[in-house]
Amino acid sequence: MSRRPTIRDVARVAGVATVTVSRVANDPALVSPTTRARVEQAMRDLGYVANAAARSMRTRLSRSIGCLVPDLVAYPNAAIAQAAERHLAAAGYSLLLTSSDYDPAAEIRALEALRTRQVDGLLLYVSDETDPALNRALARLDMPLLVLDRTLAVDADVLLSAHEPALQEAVRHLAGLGHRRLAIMLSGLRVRPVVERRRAFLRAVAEAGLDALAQRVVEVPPEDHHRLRAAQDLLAGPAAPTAVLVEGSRQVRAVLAAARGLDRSIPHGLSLIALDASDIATVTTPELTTVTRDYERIGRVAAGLLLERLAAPGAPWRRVELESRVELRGSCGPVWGD
Amino acid sequence: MSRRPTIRDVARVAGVATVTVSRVANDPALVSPTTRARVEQAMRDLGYVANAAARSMRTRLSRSIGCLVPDLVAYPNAAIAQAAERHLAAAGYSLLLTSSDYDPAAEIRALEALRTRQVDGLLLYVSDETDPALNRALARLDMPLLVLDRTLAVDADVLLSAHEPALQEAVRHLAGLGHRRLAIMLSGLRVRPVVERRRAFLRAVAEAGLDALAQRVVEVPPEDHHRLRAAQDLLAGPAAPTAVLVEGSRQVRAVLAAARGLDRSIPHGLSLIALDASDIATVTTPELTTVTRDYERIGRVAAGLLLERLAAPGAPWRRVELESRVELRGSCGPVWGD
DNA sequence: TTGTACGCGTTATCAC
DNA sequence: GTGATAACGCGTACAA
Repeated sequence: MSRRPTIRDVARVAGVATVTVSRVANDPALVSPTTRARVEQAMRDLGYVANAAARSMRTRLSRSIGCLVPDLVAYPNAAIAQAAERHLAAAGYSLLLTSSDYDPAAEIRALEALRTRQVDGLLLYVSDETDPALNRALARLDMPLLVLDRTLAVDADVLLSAHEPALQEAVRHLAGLGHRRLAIMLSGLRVRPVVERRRAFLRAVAEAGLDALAQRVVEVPPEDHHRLRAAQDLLAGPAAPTAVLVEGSRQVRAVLAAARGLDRSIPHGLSLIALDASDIATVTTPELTTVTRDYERIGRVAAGLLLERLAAPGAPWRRVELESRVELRGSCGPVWGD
Repeated sequence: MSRRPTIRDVARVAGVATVTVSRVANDPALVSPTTRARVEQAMRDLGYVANAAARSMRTRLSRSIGCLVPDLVAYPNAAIAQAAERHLAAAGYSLLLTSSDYDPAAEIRALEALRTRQVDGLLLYVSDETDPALNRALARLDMPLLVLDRTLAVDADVLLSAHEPALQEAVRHLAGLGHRRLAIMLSGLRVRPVVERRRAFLRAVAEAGLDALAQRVVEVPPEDHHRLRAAQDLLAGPAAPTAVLVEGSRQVRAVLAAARGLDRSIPHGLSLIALDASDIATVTTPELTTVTRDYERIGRVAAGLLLERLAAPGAPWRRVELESRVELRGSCGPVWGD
């Protein structure tokens, strides 16, 4: 593996100055067609590619974006990250992707690494809004940030999902089917979607005139053995809810397993609405009514907002909200007996 | 946003030469404890982080790895990429992730971008082994490559999955249940897993003594509207297979939908084995018998092999094979009537 | 143990 | 339209 050809090698072969080669690469209009052709030929002959490190040193721009997600395997995160990557790549940016496994300490380490790497901006999907050390690290950051569906005390553009309207619609749907005892199972993460959904649920059950004492909010730690146990605890007993809203396909799996174990068939013995679980919604029997979002669009818009910010650093902060929607399928039915 | 502090700023504040700061960052043992403490204090005070571009320019090493996957949303790919990222991050490497949407032209563009960015190595999961332009681009690459389950004519370390034994076991399982007409639905991609699985299937049905003319191999283009149609075509008619092996959870979805439409219940009217579809295997009714792999391990081992290669550029090429296994669940049953 | 001097490959600036 | 020159921030050879 010999040394890569540099801009100087190209210049020598083409019989021009290095600056001319640079211009051919960056602003071809400034170079006459004939010399441009000569330079391009030399580039091809040598297999020249510019050295991004040197370029970045000169311009103080790396043309790369860092992205921090808690878990790439979760379908919504993967879809968002992939869409963002596509959009950024089309604009000439590379994506440095890190996944933290829901560990704020890992996120702090990742932020450090991304800072070292001089990323031009950050797509931030942090796993804990309340972690003090993480918040301190974020405050020190001093680069364009795009915050994804989180409530953070930083100056940044923010892309949110509107969780309340669709959740309210979902609760009304269940109330309309006669359900009087509802529950919502949320991840135990301290992040905006959980906060919003909890509040929306409580508001919606109140508006539907349901007895507040009969409604339950359960928060489940992300470890798998907690999931099943929490689902079993919730669904057992005479005062168990007749309908549940469940966040995330991992927890939905646990609820399906618990319902099977307790002989509560869906939808006759239990109505189920899945939040953000479209990866499995059409493959269960019955299929799952869900509250879902256009993840591909979220990724695209997030990347677009960040790119706009890079182009206009002084513009006022933006706060964009994208809708959620209810998709009716077969997992909800009228309440039985009681 | 003012200029980031440089090594010189730190040196000035600490009252030492820049080279001493550099040593504190890279080889602290070379510096006396007292000056080291002074330098570290100055680093903290200024919020100094090294500039990776400048470092990379000096050392010709970027401490970053490129990764090329066809589709991040597919569960196996996401799991592999995430595991690789974790492993690389622990070793101080960042991951530049690109997803190509199964488009070799996009992969060529991504390779160009990653070359410009001076990645130290590449995790290669290409979408078409036979594309001439892509093969030419790969041949020009001249950096450590780790090839994931592909047959490519490049000098590189290779991490493969053993597809044949588990597929053979799966076919024997079906034959043992009395099935005499089998089919395998594969993606239309020109990649090693498809080649291996096709061959393994044909060999296994021959060994099981099944009539070769009654066995079918179907290759489905990746577009969703083809998937359902292909499944319907396969499952309709009197000579339709009584058992199918189906690659990938997207195609499994299509087969489930087609089977429902044709009133072929699983497993009584159709036995089904899913290849690489563990994301939905335990959520269907009945649950799916699968041929699966340890994706997390694949990502970890791939990253490890690449790191070893970076540490020992002259070592002989390695070719590692990881097992697949059959997981028996409820989607296969004895053949009915006939 | 610490410091001086230089160059990595590129682009900005200014001159022609 | 083209070129000469300096500078970006860091690590390394060598010197003290």
